[in-house]
Amino acid sequence: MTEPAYVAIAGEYARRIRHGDLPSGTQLPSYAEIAERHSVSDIVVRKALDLLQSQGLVRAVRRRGVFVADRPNLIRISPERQMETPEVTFGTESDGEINIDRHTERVSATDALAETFGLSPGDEITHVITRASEGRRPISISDTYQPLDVTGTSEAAILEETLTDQLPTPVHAEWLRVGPGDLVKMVHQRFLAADGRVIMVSNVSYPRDRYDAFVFRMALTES
Amino acid sequence: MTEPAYVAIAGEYARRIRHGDLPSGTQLPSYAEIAERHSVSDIVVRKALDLLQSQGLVRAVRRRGVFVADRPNLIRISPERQMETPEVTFGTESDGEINIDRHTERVSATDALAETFGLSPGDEITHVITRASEGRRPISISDTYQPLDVTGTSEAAILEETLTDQLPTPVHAEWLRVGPGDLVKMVHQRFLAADGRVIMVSNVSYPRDRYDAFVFRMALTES
DNA sequence: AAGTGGTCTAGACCACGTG
DNA sequence: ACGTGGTCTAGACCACTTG
Repeated sequence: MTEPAYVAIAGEYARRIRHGDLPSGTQLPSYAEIAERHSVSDIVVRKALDLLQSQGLVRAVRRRGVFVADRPNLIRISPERQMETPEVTFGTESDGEINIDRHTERVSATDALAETFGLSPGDEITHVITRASEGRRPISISDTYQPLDVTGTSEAAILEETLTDQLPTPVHAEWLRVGPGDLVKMVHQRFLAADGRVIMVSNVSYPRDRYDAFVFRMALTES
Repeated sequence: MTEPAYVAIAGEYARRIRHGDLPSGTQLPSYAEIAERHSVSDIVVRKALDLLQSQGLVRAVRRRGVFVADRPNLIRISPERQMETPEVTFGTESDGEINIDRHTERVSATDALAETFGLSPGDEITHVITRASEGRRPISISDTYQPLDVTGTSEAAILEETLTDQLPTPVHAEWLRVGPGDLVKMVHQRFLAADGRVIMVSNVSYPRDRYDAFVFRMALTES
């Protein structure tokens, strides 16, 4: 009934990080050193630090060490924010220069996309790839799909956002420069018209070491 | 530069699950069997399935096996939904009988809570613990804190929600019956008055096997 | 009794960054 | 040259569920 060693170790570091005892950027001892200090094998330490990584508290850098993460969060103002251009969205949350690259093409709809839009498989749709970076650091990459007869989201009445951790697509993984086996934060958006039709879907990937948590800020309506 | 074995195995199962090839509830082969099938050690298989678990695609049950997760999602309608009572919120998303248990007490504010509310450490505040279950299955547990001179959220003008994966507090872990080392989904809410004062904060924990993804659905305002 | 997932050990090699 | 994190192997014991 007692706590496994890796949970105890993870809990100890989690507490020290949240208490501010270990500030952002601090390097943790190496796996070998923590292992020796707690008299466990290094596998146990790895499992403990994996737990901290999946909470976004630390960040392991290959051949350098494990560091306490800085946690800028991602502020999403709903729903107004969703209609902004990426330039505006990122411009307000960063002081570095933001670079946005867009690439538009026509593709054949996959079965899933065709069903989403009420089209036939193979019908052509618009595919926009948007890459955002701050300086040389990638921030996000998104795939946006839309029927040819719709442009933008001006017809949209409802937005659904689903937040998940996912294995990135190869294209997303390459742009975000995440290692194999690293998960990314994915925001899946569906824009619906007033009649219920889906007029646009978008998958936006973010590296987890930049945005470990998502913050939704919303104005409350009078009841 | 080639993909590690555990990523390849995780990717294969992720694809088959998402394609519907492996429907919800399907039992996966045991670690030993997958290991043999892919000619790797069982540690590699564990790492692969850990990856799937952190994506919410599968759920390992001690001494039974690993199963494809059913993914009911949690629909949160923002912002209207936030003002509903838990009875209404859960009642609409389930057909089982929902049980809500509330416990109210006065406690001394910790340093962090005192600072949040603009009080002095040790000042008394209201603490409400809310436990929700469906039948005998726990759904959520929350800690809500509020200054004594405020009741409810009628003064609230803005709501901020932060979504994270966290190691649960011991009380939350016990109620949700999650094992040691299991993370929970935590929604941290801050209700702000029009003048910027924080009038209520709440930490709500959910087991990850019930809600692997969060869906925010919002009406778009005319621009 | 057999099989399951959970935990843990004690080794090993690799690629790469730092001193 | 050394230390780092990343990957992988081949064992082991435990507590429990299932047939």
